[in-house]
Amino acid sequence: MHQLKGIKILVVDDEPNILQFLELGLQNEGFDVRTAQDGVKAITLLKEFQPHVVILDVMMPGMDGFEVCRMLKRMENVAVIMLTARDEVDDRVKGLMLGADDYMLKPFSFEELLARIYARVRNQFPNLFGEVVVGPFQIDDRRKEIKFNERVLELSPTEYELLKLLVLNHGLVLSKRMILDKVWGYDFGGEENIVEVYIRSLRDKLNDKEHQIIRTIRGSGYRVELS
Amino acid sequence: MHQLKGIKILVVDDEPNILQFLELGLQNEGFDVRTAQDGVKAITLLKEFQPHVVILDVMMPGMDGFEVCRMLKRMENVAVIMLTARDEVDDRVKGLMLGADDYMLKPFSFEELLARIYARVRNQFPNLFGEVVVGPFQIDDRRKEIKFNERVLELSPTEYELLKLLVLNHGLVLSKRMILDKVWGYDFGGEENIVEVYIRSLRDKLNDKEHQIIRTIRGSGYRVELS
DNA sequence: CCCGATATTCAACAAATTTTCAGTTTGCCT
DNA sequence: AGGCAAACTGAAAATTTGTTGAATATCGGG
Repeated sequence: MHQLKGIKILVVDDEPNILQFLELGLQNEGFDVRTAQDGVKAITLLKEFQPHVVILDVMMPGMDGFEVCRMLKRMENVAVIMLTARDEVDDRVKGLMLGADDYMLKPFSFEELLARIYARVRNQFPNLFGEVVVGPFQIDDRRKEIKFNERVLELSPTEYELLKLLVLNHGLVLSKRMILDKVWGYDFGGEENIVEVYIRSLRDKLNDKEHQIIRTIRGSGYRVELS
Repeated sequence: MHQLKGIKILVVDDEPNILQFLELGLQNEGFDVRTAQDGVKAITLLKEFQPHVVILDVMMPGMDGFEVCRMLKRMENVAVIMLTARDEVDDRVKGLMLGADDYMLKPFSFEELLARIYARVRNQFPNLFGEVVVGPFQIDDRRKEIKFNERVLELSPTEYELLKLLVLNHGLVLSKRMILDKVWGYDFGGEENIVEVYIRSLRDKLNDKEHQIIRTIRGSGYRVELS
């Protein structure tokens, strides 16, 4: 009878015990949880599952936590919380922890972990707690809906992601390259033209014939302008 | 006093003394109590008896409490309260306890146990104290029944769980993956297609030809819309 | 052990979305 | 003004995703 929160958490640890314990606890708390036993699996799941938070053990065989953390942060916008045993903390480990958004020493209380997760999510994904209002736009990520002037826009998944990106970064010029990386993923093989195509369809749906809302900055990219 | 009719408790402990003591005490309190001496028996009874709360000793010969807890949580929606002797509490045990919904150190007072049971039941089965009404839906978990516009729907067990999940989380988009985890269990081996198949049968039974009640959010999942 | 109900799989189909492409327009520079 | 690269556009092609009907498997009660 758990109330879901729409927050996705990926737990990465090589110890099955801890993995399972965290999975059950967090699931019970209403999170959407997925687990991975090693770094490679974690990277795969990251793309597929798109978690908001990754909980990562520093000490793992093969690729260590630091390596994984570096890749995670490069690939997606995600909060990383690192775990390590208290007696493993030497200078090297301290260094590794710095790439993460937060870290905890084992053993820790479950409540503390929850507190940190919420802190991170609030910080990094404010739109997961109700809708974000930006000028005439209202973004509700839990409903996967964007309203423009009170009307719900009918958007395809890609259109949704693109408009969200543009609106949340209104005022900034976003290059086609950056848009491609953020919306299509850094490993997308196609041409930048696809961004233009999608921008057009967004303009259509926003009735933005004069390109007043989504402006073209020739040679640089696009920028949304709030009225 | 409390309306305890219908609250079923399973007590699992290898010590006959404690078992009997708890059985009598809880029965006297008005609960429907069943007991098991070991993990295997507990698992069997779980399916047959379908308790709301399981009280579980951590230290048991054979399958330990953690193992049992894991299986219980995987199989049914049930609150687990773990018991352990105060001097058995080392870090390992602490970890294990966290998979449970609550835990208590022995010796404990009977009143304390009762308090925790009530807390858990209220938390996890709010509809044991009257049905939950969400828009045109009425969910009665005791009867495993859902009414839609005053009419009882004829649902199979899986349909019931799925509709309950969707309705209780109306407004949120639930991904097929998450639905699979919550309704079929995280270890379900099959394809996501089965979710689609069940969604269809729910839409049939709700007469939701236009998919207005259970909406498809292409690429993301499903969402129920209350009218 | 058989029966009916339920659960699961499968493949064909439908529909929406994504991607590509080529021709056109636009803005900018000299 | 002319050249040129960048941006825009419409539409076809390719791909992905969801829907559906039906076949098959599995479960639980009698």
